[in-house]
Amino acid sequence: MAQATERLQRYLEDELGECRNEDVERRLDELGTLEAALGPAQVDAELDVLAALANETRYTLVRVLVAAGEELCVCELRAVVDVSESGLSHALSALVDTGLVTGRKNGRWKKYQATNRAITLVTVLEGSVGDE
Amino acid sequence: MAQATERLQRYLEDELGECRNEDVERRLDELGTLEAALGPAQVDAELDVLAALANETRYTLVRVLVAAGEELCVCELRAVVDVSESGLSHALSALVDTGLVTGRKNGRWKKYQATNRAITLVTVLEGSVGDE
DNA sequence: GAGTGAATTGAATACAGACTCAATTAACCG
DNA sequence: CGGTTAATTGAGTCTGTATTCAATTCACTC
Repeated sequence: MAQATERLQRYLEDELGECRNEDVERRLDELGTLEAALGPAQVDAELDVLAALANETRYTLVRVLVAAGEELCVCELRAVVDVSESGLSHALSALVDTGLVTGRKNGRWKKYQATNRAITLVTVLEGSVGDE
Repeated sequence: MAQATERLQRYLEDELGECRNEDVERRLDELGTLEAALGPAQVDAELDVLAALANETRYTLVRVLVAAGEELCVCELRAVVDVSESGLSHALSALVDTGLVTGRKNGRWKKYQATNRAITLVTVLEGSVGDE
């Protein structure tokens, strides 16, 4: 880390013309503030959601459920992804854990539905990715 | 897959009261349409973006760059993440590849800046995750 | 209650990717 | 130019995770 702050000092010298130790301190502080703006718990939660979506099987399930706009049975979802019954169940479980879908048992069938969180994220992703 | 369509048939029988082979066919078609609504290339691009964000190092970099609202030098970013110089470079490279940041060389320093795509996604994520 | 089908759980495996080390490129300075 | 510093690239390693198989739970039906 000593190496790193020396480089930062040289950089600030280049930028500001001159640079005292306290200038380096101040810049490190500012950077720390940017990084800590959100609580660590919030960031962890966001990373969990991203990790849940960043998988072809799970993202396909979420997209289909959002597009359907209604709850779908596990046996229907089986038709849209190419994994085993067990793999499908694991995937849905991860999505429930991250609040992207909800599950409801109906007799011996189980139905899943996209949450508002999923709808928002999929909509924004579709809008934001692809247009240069 | 034969197993799976049999189950779907039984499910549709339960739901509709009766169910002929063509009802199963139709439902499979509808599900296929939902899944294929976006082109596969678009979906792949979205998954690439999600994969790029779903990592503590890279997500931290993006969040800091978005919060900063201006370009930051690699030597400054070095202070906010806990990886080697090389790891930082790999991370930034992945973010450039997915259009989340842009890089600009300035003398012997290199500066990175968040793109609109990154701003949108981080903003929505912060707003959508955490509020129950 | 025994049998059947829907779905989940846990353990084991196999694959992807995050990180580091070493070497390299590129820009500046004397 | 030779030396120094900033940053990147590529290869290798090691951890984490996606998937499957086998066993289990739960809910109906006869």
